[in-house]
Amino acid sequence: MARTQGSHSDITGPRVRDAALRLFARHGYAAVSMRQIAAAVGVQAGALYNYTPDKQTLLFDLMRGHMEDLLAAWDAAEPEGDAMAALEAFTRFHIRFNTSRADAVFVSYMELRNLEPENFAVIEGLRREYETRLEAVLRRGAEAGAMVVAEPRIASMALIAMLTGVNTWYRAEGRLSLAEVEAVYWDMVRRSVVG
Amino acid sequence: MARTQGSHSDITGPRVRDAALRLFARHGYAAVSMRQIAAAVGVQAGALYNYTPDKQTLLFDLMRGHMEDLLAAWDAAEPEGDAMAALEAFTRFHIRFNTSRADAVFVSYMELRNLEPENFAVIEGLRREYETRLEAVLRRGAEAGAMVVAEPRIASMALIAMLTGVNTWYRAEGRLSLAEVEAVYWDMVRRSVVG
DNA sequence: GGTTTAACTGAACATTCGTTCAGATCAAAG
DNA sequence: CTTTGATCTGAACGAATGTTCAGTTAAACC
Repeated sequence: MARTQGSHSDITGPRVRDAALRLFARHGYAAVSMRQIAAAVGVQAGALYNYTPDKQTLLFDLMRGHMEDLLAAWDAAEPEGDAMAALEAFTRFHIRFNTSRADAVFVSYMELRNLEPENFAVIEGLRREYETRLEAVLRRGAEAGAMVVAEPRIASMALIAMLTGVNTWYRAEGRLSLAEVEAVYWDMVRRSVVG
Repeated sequence: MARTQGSHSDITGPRVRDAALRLFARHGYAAVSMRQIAAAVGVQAGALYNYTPDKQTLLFDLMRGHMEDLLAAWDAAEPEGDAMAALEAFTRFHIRFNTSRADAVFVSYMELRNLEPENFAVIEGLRREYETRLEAVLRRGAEAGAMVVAEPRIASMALIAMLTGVNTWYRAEGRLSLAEVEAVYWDMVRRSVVG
């Protein structure tokens, strides 16, 4: 048998997270066993516990990591300038970021109900933070008279839901390029907030 | 012990489906056991098999029933007249129908990956039919010059995603009435398709 | 080259799973 | 009152679950 033991912590750790994310996205947290994850990595189930205290924490860490990445990426990408430019940037950023991490987006939305209450509260808080980022843009646009937004909070949730929907049908090899998809959605987003 | 046996088929049947739908929505198909469903109904697990051949079919029947109800309800509700009126009707119908059946909507979207391939194909087909109904309205509006819709198929998916998002935050006891929610969303939908 | 130790194996633990089925029960039919 | 048949119980089946841990392996260190 090939060498299967030794020091691989820095290699195996990411592979555990990658395999768990892929399997959770495909089959759902509850339907995936620790043995399946281990098999995908190429180790026995017991070895996973060198990398996570338990299955729940593995899920939670994946979701928190994704949400924190999302917030950090937007904070780094948000442009200076007027609200309309920020809204376009948000639209394109959200589509690009989410399609590039489809599994993490899927898991972070679908597995909320499998989080223990305190873990759920953390992820929910991060999600609300993200919504608040967009809400701030809409409020700024409304105050400047560049946008018409009767309910900024609801509008932010509505737009995010619309944009996240891209993930349900977009395929890299499909008819439209990502840039074209961005353009189609930006068209709809822009129109939905102008008088 | 109270009477627990006898002829209750027409009573127990719906109760099994109701309990299963509620539990599937709350905890997920894979995380809910037949014993939990049975306990919610007040019978032993074995009794469930008088009402479904297996757990998978129970899930599938719930999802198919919901999707068929959805299509039938829209076909009954779609107004004659111009495309813009049809779009407003669709917007209000979708919000009203979906918020009134939140559990079924949730399950029909979240549990797709737990369907066996042939069952998945059926539900996916019904979903596409529903999208096609809206797409037809958008095409009609574009042809009549009343709407600007560059990609009717994508626009229909985008609008449905936006409208279905209401379910994630709407509560009957919340600040806005359903009629007010409808108005907010119709405002955004209308603007998103006019030049 | 011998020692240390992180990484992993393989077996075991108590639970729980979906499903089956012989037998008990009771409303309805004769 | 007796019979019938749908409905449900309660126990059982093998398989799978998350997690633990004593022991094995091999890379890294002195």
